[in-house]
Amino acid sequence: MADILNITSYAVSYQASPLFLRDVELRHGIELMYFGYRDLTSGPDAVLVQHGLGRAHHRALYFIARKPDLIVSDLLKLLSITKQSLARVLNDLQAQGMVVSTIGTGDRRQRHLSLTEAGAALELKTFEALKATMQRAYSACGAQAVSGFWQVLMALVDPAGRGDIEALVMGK
Amino acid sequence: MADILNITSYAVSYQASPLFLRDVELRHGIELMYFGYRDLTSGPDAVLVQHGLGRAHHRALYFIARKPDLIVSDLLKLLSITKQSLARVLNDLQAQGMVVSTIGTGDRRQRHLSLTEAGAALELKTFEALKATMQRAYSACGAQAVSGFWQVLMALVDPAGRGDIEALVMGK
DNA sequence: TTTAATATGTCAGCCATATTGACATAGTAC
DNA sequence: GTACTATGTCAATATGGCTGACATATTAAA
Repeated sequence: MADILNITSYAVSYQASPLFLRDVELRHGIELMYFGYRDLTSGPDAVLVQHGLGRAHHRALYFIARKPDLIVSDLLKLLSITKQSLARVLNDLQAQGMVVSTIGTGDRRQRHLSLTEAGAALELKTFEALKATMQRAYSACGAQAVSGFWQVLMALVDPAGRGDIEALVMGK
Repeated sequence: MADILNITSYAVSYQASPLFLRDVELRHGIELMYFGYRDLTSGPDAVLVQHGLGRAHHRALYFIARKPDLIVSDLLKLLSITKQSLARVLNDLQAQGMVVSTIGTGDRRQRHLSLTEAGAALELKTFEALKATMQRAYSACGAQAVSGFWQVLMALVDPAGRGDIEALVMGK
C-alpha cells in the first residue's frame, strides 16, 4: 500500500512530463482560452453597440459596478491601460450620464467613480448577457469543474499582480 | 450513507440556485477570464513586438502552425474576422517570409497556407512563451483542475460553432 | 514654508486592428 | 455559357490603444 502511494505520488509530482503537461494538452488550453474568451465577450458587445459604446466602455462600467467609489488610479491598474486611453472612455460615459466622479474626502486629489441609475441599468444589461453564457457553462459542467476552472485561471495570472486580483475576485 | 449521497446529489443537481451559480460565483468566472486571458497573451505579445508584428499576426501564425495547409476560408472562420482584415496580416507575414501560400491541387481557387522555416521558428518562440505560462498553471493545479478548466471553457463556446472547435482542439 | 511628489486631466499625433462597400480575377459547377 | 465560389485589393471609417508634453490642484517632505 505504501509502495503504491509512493509510486502514485512519484508519477503525479515528479515525472518529467505527465500526460496533462504535454504540448498537445497545453495547446488545448490555449485554444479553449481563445475561443471561450471570444464567445464570452460577444454577448456584452452586442448590448453596448446599441448605445454607441464599445468593449472598453464595458470594462470600465464593469469594474465601477464591481467596486463602487473606485478611484481612477485603481481602475487604471485593473484595466492595464494609460490614463489617456481611460480618459476617452470615462469622458464618453460621463457625457452619457452613466458615470459620475466625486472628490475624495481624505485625499482631495482623488476622484471616486460610481454609476448613475442609467449606468447601473446598462451594466446590468451587459451582466445579464455574460451571466447567461457563464451560467449555462457552469450548469453543464458542475461545481467540481468550475472549481478547476477558477484554479487554473488564477494560476495563469501573473504572480506579481495576483495578490490584487485575488483581493478583487475573492472579495477581500 | 445512502441518505447522505442522495442529499448531496439533490443539492448538486436539482437545487434552484446552487451556491456555484450565484452572481458572486459568476462574477468570479468573468473576472478570472479577463485577467487570465490578459496575462496569458502578454507573453507572445512581447515576442512579436520585436519583429514589428502584433497579436493579429500571432493568431494567424498559430493556426497555420496548428493546421498546416489550412485554406484561407477556414482560417477566416477560426479568426472570425473579414478577409480584408486577414489580408493585411497575411501580406505582412508573406512579405517577411514567414508564410507561403500554395494553389490547391483539387480546387485551384483555394490557397493553402503554411509556415516557412522562419515562420515556424517564430511560432515556436511565441508558443514557448504561452507554454511557460500554461505549464506553470497546469502543474500548480493538477490534472483534475485542468479537466474542469477545459470543460467549462468548451461550454462557454457558442453551441452553434462548438462542433468545429471540438474538431480542431480535440484533433479530429 | 518652500519644494517635491502625487493624482488627475487634456491636447496632439500616431499605430494596430477591425469594419463596410465596391470591384476584379480566376476557377468550378450546372 | 452562365452562375457561383475563393481569393485579392482599394478606399474610407471606427475603435482602442500608445507616447510625449504640459497644466492644475493637492499632499507630503525638507
